[in-house]
Amino acid sequence: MPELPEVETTRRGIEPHILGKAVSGVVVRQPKLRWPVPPLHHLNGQRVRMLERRAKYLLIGFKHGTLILHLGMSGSLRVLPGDTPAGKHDHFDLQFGRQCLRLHDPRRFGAVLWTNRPPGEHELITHLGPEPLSDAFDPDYLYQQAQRRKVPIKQLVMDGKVVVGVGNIYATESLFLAGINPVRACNRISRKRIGNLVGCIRQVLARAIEQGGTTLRDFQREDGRPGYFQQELRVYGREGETCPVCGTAIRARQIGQRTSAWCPHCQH
DNA sequence: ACAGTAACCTGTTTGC
DNA sequence: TGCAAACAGGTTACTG
Repeated sequence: MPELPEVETTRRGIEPHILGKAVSGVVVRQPKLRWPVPPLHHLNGQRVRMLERRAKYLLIGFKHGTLILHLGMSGSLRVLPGDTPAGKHDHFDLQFGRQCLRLHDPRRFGAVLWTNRPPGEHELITHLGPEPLSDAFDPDYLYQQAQRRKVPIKQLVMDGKVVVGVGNIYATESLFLAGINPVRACNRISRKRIGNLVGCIRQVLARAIEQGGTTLRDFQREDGRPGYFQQELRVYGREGETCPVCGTAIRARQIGQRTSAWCPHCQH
């Protein structure tokens, strides 16, 4: 589920509900997530000073450190009345007075971690590549990265050390928009086409954020509404259907363990 | 340094 | 209908 647009949608939805508010309780119902959830009772009484996103991580800043949240494959965060009964997969609550921020994650690939250091220095974050919507992600940068390797271009743009936040859905859609075959070796694509791809990734992500992300199955925004970008998916999940541009049947195959869909006529 | 694979978990869909 | 296999938005850890 949650790629960059879904995490950013969540961040924007949650921010007005928790920024400046003091934590009044922490509930860990299931500590076995991607990594064990650490003790967090020291958050009681602490105010939220900032809420940021880095890659697909949500960073909730307090005076003495930062709570790092990741939604994994199936996670979502909701702002709910504090007395809402918890379901089977509601693993973690941060209570703020009569409201609570609740993590729901059936597959438990998500994470709740704590760091006392600047979050950018955390092991999981310090080695990440640039944000795709920042100036650092530009044609020269991606072309340089592409020249160093020879993996399929789809694997390159999904590699968090190259650029963050681009998961299977948005990599698939960006490559369609750029007219590049996802299996093409990344070092055999012209500078011009790589530059175009940078613009396409930006455009797809920005539009998806506008639409509140993509809801395929269970992604929910903080208030329970779905995203709407799935209505604009051109090839992802459409194997066998016709290309919206040329009418050719859309194909799909595994690239680096992930299903990838593309139009064999439009993408080379 | 790089590339490929297995692993972490559960729910839903697909195929026999 | 029932059951097992395959598959799903992510990322790390291990192997060669």
